[in-house]
Formats: sequence, structure tokens, C-alpha cells
Amino acid sequence: MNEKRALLIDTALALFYTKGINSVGINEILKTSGIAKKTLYGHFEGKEALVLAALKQRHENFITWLEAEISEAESDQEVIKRLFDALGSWFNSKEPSLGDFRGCFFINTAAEFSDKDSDISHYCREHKEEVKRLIKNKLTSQSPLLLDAICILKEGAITTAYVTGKGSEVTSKCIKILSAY
Amino acid sequence: MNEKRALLIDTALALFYTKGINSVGINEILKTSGIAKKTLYGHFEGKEALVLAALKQRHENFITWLEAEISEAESDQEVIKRLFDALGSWFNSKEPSLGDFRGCFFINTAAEFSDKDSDISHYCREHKEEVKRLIKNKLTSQSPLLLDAICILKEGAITTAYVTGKGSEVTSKCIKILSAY
DNA sequence: TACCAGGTAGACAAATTGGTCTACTAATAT
DNA sequence: ATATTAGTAGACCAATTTGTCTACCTGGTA
Repeated sequence: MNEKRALLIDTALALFYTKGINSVGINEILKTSGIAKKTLYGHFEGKEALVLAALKQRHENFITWLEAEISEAESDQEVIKRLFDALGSWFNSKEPSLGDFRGCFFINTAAEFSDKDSDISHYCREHKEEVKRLIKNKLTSQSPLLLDAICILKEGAITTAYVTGKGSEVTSKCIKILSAY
Repeated sequence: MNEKRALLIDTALALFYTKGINSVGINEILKTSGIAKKTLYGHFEGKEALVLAALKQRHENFITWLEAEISEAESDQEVIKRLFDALGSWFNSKEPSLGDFRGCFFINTAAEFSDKDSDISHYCREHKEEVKRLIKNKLTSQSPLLLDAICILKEGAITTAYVTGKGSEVTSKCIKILSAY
């Protein structure tokens, strides 16, 4: 049923995110989920289809989470504060719906698949665009520069937090930087 | 000799950067470089040692390139302009010494190796610290916020350029954002 | 000459990969 | 009652992985 399919996706997503896609074999996903191989290949054409499903799942988790975090903001300054505070919480692995922080799943995945025309690379780009759209819709300011500043700093914060390991400092810096606007 | 060793590292770096480390096998590096397997294992303990050597080579290439790009700047505004113009050129694959742009090699590599205590992850962090130090030394301003703003935007620009594919727009936005300081 | 370091070419081993297939079970719908 | 569907368990396959090993070649040096 759909339960098996969902369990497969959740297991794959968790393993892919924490270990990287090429480091996780089909057999490990099966063993962890306790599902038989034939069931997997009944639901998915192959590993790539499973990767795509995991990306989709992550995208939904992330958008849902982000929207909830910034929905109640009543000014642009508050949008910025809520956004980067939420990111800081994510960086410190305090957001259960996003799992232990290990960078951006889409950036990490895009890094593993060199073919820029593949469905996977394509989906990673769409994710970023949709996040940008979500932020744009919450802002009252129509300044494209503000929107770009927020999004570029957001990307920078994610990779900086991942590579340096210090999560909360980066986000408060971003808020200060943006307070000039 | 050292020539073989150098050729091995250069070949490995080129392949690792364009395809990702887990997607490149030892045999492909050997075939591309035309070097025998036993020679490789005479120079390196194993694949991981080769990865580390490639990271080191990339680090040197990158630092040398960056230093040359911003060395002649005579004001902080000029440092910023030169830095982001250079990045924009890199994003458009116009910097031969850095190869066809495919994001930051260190971020990509860190994404593939989940163990945060491994030599590889460690080296990726050191690289970012050294780049930051280089920029810091070129700035006359002692404001830590300016330095952080530059570095976070730089990281954001790299991943944004990689995932969206549009390289030059991002960097001019960064320069505009920083012109507020 | 004889030796030896450093190289080539590639067979080979052991493990792992993604994926197919057979045999069996359990529940449900006709 | 029977046929179908969805599942389990796991053997099996072909390809690929990293790494070792044997056999041979070559150029410089004692």
C-alpha cells in the first residue's frame, strides 16, 4: 500500500540526507526500512526515481516548515528576523521535521550529480525558486534588491553554518547586515 | 618521479571537481592520466589520500588566483568590486586556472563525506577560514560585520550561481548590497 | 656488466552495486 | 471457492569498486 511507499521515501530521505546519496545503497534502505526489494521496485523504477521522490518529500517538508515559521510576521523586519531565527534553529538541529542539520539537501544532491540537465538538478533549482517566491510573497517591500539580499545571505548562511559548524552566530550576523535596509 | 605524482593529482582534481568524488573511480583516473595502477599506489596510500592531495592542490590554486585578483585594490570598495568581479568571471568559466565552474569544490566534497571529524571535512573548513583571512588582510576597515557580510555573501553567491546557472547577475547584486557599507 | 629504482600492463581478489527473478504467504474481491 | 494483488525473503546476475600482485621493461649508476 501507500504506507510502504511512504516508509520507503522517509527512510531513503533520512539516509540520503545524513550520508549523501552515492554513499547509500538500495540494500541499506531496504534493511533499515524492513521492506523487501521487490516491493521497492514495484513502487519505483529505480534508484533515481527514489531519489526524486525523496527530494520532493524534502521540498514539501521544508516549505511547510518555513511557511509556518514566517507566516505570522507583521512587518518586513519581522519576516527577516523570523526567517533567520528559524534557520539558526535548524542549523542547531532543533527542528525535528528537518532532521539533524547537514546542510541543504538540494545543494548537497546537486553537488553529487554533475549532469545539469538531469531531472535531479532541475528539481534542485525549482526548490530554490519556490523558496524565493515564498519569501517574496511575505514581504511588503517590492524592492528586488532586498529580496536578493535576503536570499543570497540565506544561502551563504546555510553553507557557512555547515562548513564551520557554528550555526547560531551566522544568522544573527545576517539579521544585523540586513538591518541596514 | 614527481611528474607522475603531479599528473595524478591534476587528473584526479579535474575529474573529482567535474563529476564528484564518489562518481569517479580509481580506474578512470588511471585511464585518463595514462598512469599504471601500481604507480598510483606507490605514491598514495589509497583513494582518500588522493582526495586529500587534490583538495590541497585546489586550495593552492584558488588562494593564488584570488590573491592575484584582489592584490592591487587600493580601497575597501575596490577590494569588494574586484573580489565579486573575479567571482563572476569564475562563475562564467572564464578563469582557466579554476576549470569549468561547478560550484565550490570544498562544499561539494564536504557534502559527499558525512563524517564531520574526517580529515576531508576538516580540510574543507580550513580552506574557508584561510580565504576569510586573506580577505581580512586586504581590508583596511576593521569592522567585523563588513568582513562577515562579504564572506557570507560570497558563499551565497557561489551556491546561487551554481544552482541557478546565472552567474554574473548574482555578483553585481552582491556589490550593490555591500555598497550600503 | 650487473643491479635496482621506478615505471607499465593488466590479471586477480573480495566486496559492493543496482536490478531481476523465483517461490512463497496473506488478505481481499469477485 | 478462486483469482488477484501486494507483500516477504533472498538467491542470483552482471558490472563495478578499491586494492594487491606478478611479470616485464627501461635508464641510470656502482
